[in-house]
Amino acid sequence: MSDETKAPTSDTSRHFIRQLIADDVAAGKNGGEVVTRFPPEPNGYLHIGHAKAICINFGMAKEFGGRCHLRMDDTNPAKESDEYVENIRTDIAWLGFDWGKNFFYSANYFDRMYALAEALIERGHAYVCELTQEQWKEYRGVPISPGRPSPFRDRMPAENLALFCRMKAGEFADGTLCLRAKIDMASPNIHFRDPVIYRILRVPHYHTGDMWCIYPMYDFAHPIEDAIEGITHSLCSLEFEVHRPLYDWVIDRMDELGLLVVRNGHKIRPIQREFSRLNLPYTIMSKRSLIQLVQDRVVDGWDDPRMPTLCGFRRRGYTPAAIRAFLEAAGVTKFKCITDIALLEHCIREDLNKTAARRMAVLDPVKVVVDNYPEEQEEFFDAQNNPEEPSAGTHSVPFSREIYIEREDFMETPAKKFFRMAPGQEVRLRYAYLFTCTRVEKDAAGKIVAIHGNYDPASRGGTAPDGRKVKGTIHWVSVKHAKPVEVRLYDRLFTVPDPMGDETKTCTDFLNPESLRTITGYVEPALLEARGGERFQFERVGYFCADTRASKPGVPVFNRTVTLRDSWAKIAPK
RNA sequence: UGCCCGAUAGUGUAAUGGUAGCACAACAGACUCUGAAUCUGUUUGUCUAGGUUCAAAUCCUAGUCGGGCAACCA
Repeated sequence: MSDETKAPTSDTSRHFIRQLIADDVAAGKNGGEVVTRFPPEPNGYLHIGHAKAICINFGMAKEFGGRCHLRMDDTNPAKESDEYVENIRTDIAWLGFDWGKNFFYSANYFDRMYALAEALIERGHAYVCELTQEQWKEYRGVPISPGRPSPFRDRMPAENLALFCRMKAGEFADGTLCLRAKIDMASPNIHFRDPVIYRILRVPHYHTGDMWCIYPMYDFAHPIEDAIEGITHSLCSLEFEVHRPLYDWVIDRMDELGLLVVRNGHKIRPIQREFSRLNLPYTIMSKRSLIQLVQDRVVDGWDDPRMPTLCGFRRRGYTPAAIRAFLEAAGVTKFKCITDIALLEHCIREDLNKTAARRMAVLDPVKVVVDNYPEEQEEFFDAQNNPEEPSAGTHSVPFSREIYIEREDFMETPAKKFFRMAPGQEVRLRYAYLFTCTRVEKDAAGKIVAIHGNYDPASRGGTAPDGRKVKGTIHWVSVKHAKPVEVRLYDRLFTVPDPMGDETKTCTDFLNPESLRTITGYVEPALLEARGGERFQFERVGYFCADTRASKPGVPVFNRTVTLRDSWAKIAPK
């Protein structure tokens, strides 16, 4: 095992998980093998927070030449369904990760979990408890003082076995009996105070149907699943840290029973390690609240481009590479943090700058009449598809006497340092001609309805033969060739950084009314061929993606992924 | 109040007893047929107090602040 070749490169952070695994591999632990897992519960869609766990688990496995299992953690049938399973698979594959043949369900292991529970009972490590939940609450006690043992704690194994069997057979009502691990009622760690490991739940499971009416709890099921699959590193988020001793307890019991996997002569003893979740300002990551937004139709489904879900980011136009780069840049620690949205936006711009085709589109048009350009004439210019990537070639853009430009690219009385279009101020119409405004036409209200001016015929292509410098270059579309299309401008969904932070309110109290603005934009003809999912840079405006749902052949609808950086906006006078 | 975890520029993250770096953001400049991109530069940081040590962001002690834990959820 050469760790030289697997050492992280200088541009990836040597975060503590990466170091831990590198050390284990170097020490030859588990035969140097790395097997991780991503265990979503199929009760909702994956969001960018999950993407962090996905990138860590799949990423570490990939980096160290191992594998990562995808496992549906479906031990609570009340909330789970196949709809979610399929979407989870789609999103992870889209993110760029491959679980190969290692796709599992917790439900696959129900038999073995039951058998292990029986073995625990036989060895006096578990008992059937008849206390009600309310009673138990009192017995368990509070963290600052020890709990009291359940009156059923010392029941004989044979009796426990019989009761457990009858629980399985469906002889008892939901919530009446449960199986508890017998650990330590005095432990300062609440999770050690005889935790429930099986409960009675008469809910059909989306895969096992009504085969079971008892289901294992997460704390019992998870280590078993990891152990059975020979997981070496079980990497999860911080809230499971206090569960770790219990995780280890179950693994110890399995070890005693000789149930740990032996691979290439190495007994695989899974270890759990925890990292902090991803937090982003102005959004929410709570599955429950996300479901609420969908159900209340606050957003247009799970994949609404304002949602922090992976399908939402996808529809918005984000690339998997950008999301992976963002998560790598954000790092992995145990510190509860809030990562700046600017970093995410930086990552998507960086990716799209290299890959997105350039097109011209005017989103807030004002008409410009080129007075000295022949009425019926039209001509075509070659525009680069991507100046960052010359091999992307060119496309043809039509020009005529009347064009649209952005309203904000004109000032009748130009501000200081405004070097776009203004009376008497020469500008370049990108790829076309140099142009100088001579006068404006206004309506009764004083609003500019048209701008007039003349072009320099000798500047065809955008350069003057005399080499004179023109500071401003603006985009445009030919009125007669322009096509109106629907454009959706997205902004943050909430108006405050932490919409869940106020306990007296719900996140919907902070919805941003401006989070979606639908407008009509005028685009160059080449854009009409855009197919759903195709990404573009509208020059000088931003990155846009043809919506996968609303676009029809020849009639695209564009979603704004992110604006371009705009240093003029910062200095422009108000 | 008991236990667990954490604290490094505005934000996020490195430095593993030996020169506090990087990215994003901000600011300034260069360049530019995108006020984009690119390039150059600048500002800003080890929670506090003790201790160990030739040397502490790092080790120890105490404190402060923040987060988590008391579902038959995951």
